[in-house]
Amino acid sequence: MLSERRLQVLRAIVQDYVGTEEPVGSKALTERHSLGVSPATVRNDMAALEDEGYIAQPHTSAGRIPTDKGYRLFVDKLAGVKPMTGPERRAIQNFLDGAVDLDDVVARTVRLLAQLTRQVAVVQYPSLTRSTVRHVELLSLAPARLMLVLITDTGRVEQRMVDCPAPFGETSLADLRARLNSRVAGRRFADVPHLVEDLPDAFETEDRGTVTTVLSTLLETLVEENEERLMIGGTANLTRFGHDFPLTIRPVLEALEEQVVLLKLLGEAGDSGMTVRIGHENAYEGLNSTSVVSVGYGSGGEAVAKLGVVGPTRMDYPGTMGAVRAVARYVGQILAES
Amino acid sequence: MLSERRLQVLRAIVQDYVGTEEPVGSKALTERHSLGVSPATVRNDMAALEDEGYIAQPHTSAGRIPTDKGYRLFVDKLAGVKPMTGPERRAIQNFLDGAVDLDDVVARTVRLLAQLTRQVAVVQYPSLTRSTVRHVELLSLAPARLMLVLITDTGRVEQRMVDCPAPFGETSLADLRARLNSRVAGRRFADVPHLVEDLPDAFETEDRGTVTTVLSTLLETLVEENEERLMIGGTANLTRFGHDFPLTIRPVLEALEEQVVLLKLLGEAGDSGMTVRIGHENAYEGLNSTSVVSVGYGSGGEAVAKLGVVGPTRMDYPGTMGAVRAVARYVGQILAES
DNA sequence: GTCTGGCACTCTTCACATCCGAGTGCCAGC
DNA sequence: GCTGGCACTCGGATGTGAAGAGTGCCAGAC
Repeated sequence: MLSERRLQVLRAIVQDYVGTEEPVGSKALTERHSLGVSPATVRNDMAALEDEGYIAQPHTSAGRIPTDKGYRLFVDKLAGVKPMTGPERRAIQNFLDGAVDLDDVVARTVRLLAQLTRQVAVVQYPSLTRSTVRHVELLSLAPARLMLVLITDTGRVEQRMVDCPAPFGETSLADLRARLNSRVAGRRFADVPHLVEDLPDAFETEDRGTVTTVLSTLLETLVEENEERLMIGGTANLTRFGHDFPLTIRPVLEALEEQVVLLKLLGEAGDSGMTVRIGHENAYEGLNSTSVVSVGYGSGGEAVAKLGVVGPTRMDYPGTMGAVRAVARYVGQILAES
Repeated sequence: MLSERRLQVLRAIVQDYVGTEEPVGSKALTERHSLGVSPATVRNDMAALEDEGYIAQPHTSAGRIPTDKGYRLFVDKLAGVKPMTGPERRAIQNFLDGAVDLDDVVARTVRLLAQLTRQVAVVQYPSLTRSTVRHVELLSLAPARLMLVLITDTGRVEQRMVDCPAPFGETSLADLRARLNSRVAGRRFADVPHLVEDLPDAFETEDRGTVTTVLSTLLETLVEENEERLMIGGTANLTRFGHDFPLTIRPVLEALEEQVVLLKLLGEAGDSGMTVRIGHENAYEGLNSTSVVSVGYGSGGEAVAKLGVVGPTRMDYPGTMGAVRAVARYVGQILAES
């Protein structure tokens, strides 16, 4: 176990390195932080921290920089979440309050997060499966072509085309629409499958094919893979990444373009509370030099989706975590109001 | 007026520079292109081209690189559009044929363009105002809350919430829906405003407020600024930009995040045919070291939106133009089929 | 008039040598 | 267990020189 002072030294190293972006030496440390000991002592502590793998030297005659393990300890034990100031909180609220629909809420959230943290922001749309159904609508576009529209309590709207095996009359359509809504409106999407499974039985043989097709389209829409959407922003902040540019930034941009990767990334994060994944803790290789801070948000007590930021491992964790948490909280409020 | 040979020299310079990314000298030129004259002669020609502003020297003892003006001449007079090969064309078609809905078409198009050109691709969703109405739907979500859904012939779907000034009965709703559709279905969105202006007169006084609200929401949806959406992809290709990285790439990323900027950019491009904007020809300052190749696409003869790529001024213009044109053509076909 | 070979000149790039200083590790002493 | 002192290491900055690419210009050939 590391002594209290050594932890303080580690904390100081992380803070200084995050600030200056340069390896920090023993002398600079004692000057900038009142540790009450001399540089020589700090050197001993640093040697110990290095042995334990918390810090490393880029080359022999340089200062130390934290390793992923060092950041991990810092986040877990040495630093809290830095709360937003009053004015910041009001600014967040004002900005989000101006949103007119769900797309706008998500778009504004992305911008806001990117600005607050000066990093790349990722915001997932509220999950369908975790939302409740507000309304299901069926429109007839052509004799054998329908459009299915799903509306959730979080304001999300999905539409799908349905090609029917046989023409479907207006009365049958109205019937199906009414039956569908009476069964699923107000229910959770996750429960929809077994709520509708016997629905075809209520229809004439000639319509059953169409009803089945509609239902299977409805269920397809709920399949995880398809239904997850997200928005990213603040990619220009990647330019603040570091010195060895192209090599670092390229895989990150590639990862950000692969929605699948991002969704997996957010998905892996814990369901409740804030998750911080540092450097190599990220399964995806391209993100090995980045950290991901994510948290769930939702209209009620439960999370309906996640949001977060992607930045260099050398980031201001307390500040970033504070911003992410605050934004998630306000987005949840906005969704609950709408 | 420049002599034929000088134009050939310019063409050779552009081609070599695009290939090698390095200033090209007189000797290398004569070796790689059979111009039939000696390096000394080429030097004279180069001096003339430089006087006219078509090429420039980064520093005294280096080769020449084309200026924006040089690229302009190259594109206008010296090079054609390089057509896609048969296999390429088939690949494009196959890839786009797999799309299941409009979002998917646009997403696939972006990926495809980015891959083919190895640059950043930008694809605009089909414009509402230039499409025709397939269907207008009204859903009642709450006694005084409606949802308005617009469906276009290009497969685009837009929805808006409408808060009514007074409760609106189901019969009135059905009435409004029927009247709306009989008036606007199959018509161009641009004509919608005057097709519906007298609609409130057909309703009872108590419903008129709601009808008016619905109509104004409908018209708002058609306002240019709001209705334009676009998708971008291939930002990872920015890393192939050049050497002086952060400085060049940052403003480009910023521009790409500002949809307004991009829409303006595409909007400024000519309505018919392919447009190439080179370097400083782009009004937006951040894109002064990039070229934008764009073209309209549409399901019929007329363009419903635009797509294009953003890349370094030092790009393979014939190849890029060929890819952009081919993709636009096939997207048009896909839209026409659906 | 136009093209060509030759030549002196310029300027970047690279390798190599040098110097400086930050930072370290270790040790003896308190 | 902390401290000051000291020798050591190594990277970064700076300078020098040689190499090479490319130019501009000129005198002469066609």
